[in-house]
Amino acid sequence: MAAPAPTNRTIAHDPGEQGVATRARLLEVAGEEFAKRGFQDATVREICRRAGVNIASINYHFGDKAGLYREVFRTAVMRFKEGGKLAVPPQGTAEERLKGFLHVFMDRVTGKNHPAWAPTLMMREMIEPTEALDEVVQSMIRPTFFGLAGLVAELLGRASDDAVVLRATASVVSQCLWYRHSAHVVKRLFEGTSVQDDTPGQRADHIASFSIAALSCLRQQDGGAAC
Amino acid sequence: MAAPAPTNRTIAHDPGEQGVATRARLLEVAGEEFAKRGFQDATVREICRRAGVNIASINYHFGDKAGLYREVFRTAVMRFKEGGKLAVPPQGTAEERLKGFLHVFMDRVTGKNHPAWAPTLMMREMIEPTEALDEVVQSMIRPTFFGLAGLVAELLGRASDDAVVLRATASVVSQCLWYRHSAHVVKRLFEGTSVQDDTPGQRADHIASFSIAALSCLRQQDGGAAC
DNA sequence: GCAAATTTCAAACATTTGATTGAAACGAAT
DNA sequence: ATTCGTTTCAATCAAATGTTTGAAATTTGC
Repeated sequence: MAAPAPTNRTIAHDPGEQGVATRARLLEVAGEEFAKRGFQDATVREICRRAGVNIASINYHFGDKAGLYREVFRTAVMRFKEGGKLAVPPQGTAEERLKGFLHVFMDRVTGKNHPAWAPTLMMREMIEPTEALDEVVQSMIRPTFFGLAGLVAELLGRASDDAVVLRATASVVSQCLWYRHSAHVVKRLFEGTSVQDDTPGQRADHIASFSIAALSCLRQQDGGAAC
Repeated sequence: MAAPAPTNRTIAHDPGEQGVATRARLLEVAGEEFAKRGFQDATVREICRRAGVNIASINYHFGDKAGLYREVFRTAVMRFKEGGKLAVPPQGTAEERLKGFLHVFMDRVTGKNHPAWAPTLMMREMIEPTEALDEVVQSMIRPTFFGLAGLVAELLGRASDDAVVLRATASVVSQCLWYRHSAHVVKRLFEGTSVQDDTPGQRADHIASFSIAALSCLRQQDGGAAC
């Protein structure tokens, strides 16, 4: 994905009302095309055809193709954020809060509060990171991860920067993310099995059980007890 | 990634000795380029330049660009398989066998027994699946997953097609795969933390502890005991 | 209604890309 | 040394691609 490289094109116009509508259509279609095909394979002609606008509109509104991509990405990140901060619930036992978090996280991972194409775009970014990934990690992933690490620390009775806490936090989030990243594999793997039609909620429930069991057991082992 | 679509080009030549060397160079370089840039963005000119061969060689040896891609993919899958079947060790307690499996799996996931570019190519395939993904799931992923499910079933005292077993197996493998799929995120996220320089072995050890704790605890809960 | 700003348009452009082609070079077998 | 098969070569081609440009159309503000 050679596109999101910096360009010398920095001028894009502030839109009037007509411009706003055109921009919105372009962003939505481009999001789909970039996600589906990747930056290089997605063409400005197809994007414009589908959006019903003239091909020069991309340069007029976004500077160039790369500018369009960057705006698409920014839009996706903003949408993620509009869902609100992905924080650990403030009320309840530690176990309840973990379960609550996992339900919200799983919903978020699965598709709530962002355009359908946004996760795929994120996955592409993870294969070929640009500076945009740094921004995403800093403003979204890190706060979420370390917020959860606080709760894991509580459950383990350790400091939240402890290596065991961080690894255990990774163990928790990875279970959720696998269903997103490996969705095509999961579909094929589970076809015809008893978990083929699992809902995000069912998965969240299981992950909560598995993780809470692990954490409480590890905590007891720390106290010298066999679990 | 529009490339791996079927083409009408089926003729490629069986190689003599010179051809074997040329093919090998092309496959290696193409693997890197396709992984790094994706099919569309990788160009036959750059691949040939780097391999030190004439541009017509691709059509001569592989039929066309798509044919080269398919052969690259086949090569990667073969290399994975040459590492031997990813099976649960036959000896030891169930816990020891799970730990042993996780170490081998983690090594495999992290980079042993295949070209450095192969996992990235797999990840691209997971974003835009082709028929090649079906083959990979069938011949590699499924046997590994359900082999592990047998061990998880043993640890849980349930049938190996039970929903809880399958979900728990997913919980185990996902912890390992996260480090591969989210490698760029993990690097950024853990920078400066106590787990920044974790080895695959350390991660496998933790995942084993976490998972064994979870499984034994879940088993006790099944028996009516609090864990 | 008018002038200025904004937006869109169609044609054109330069470059890139995968594929093709006839010939040359090379290797293998007799 | 010769013939045949294999492999590589350089030039060429057709199509696709992102970008540009001057003008026309539309919108906006007074």
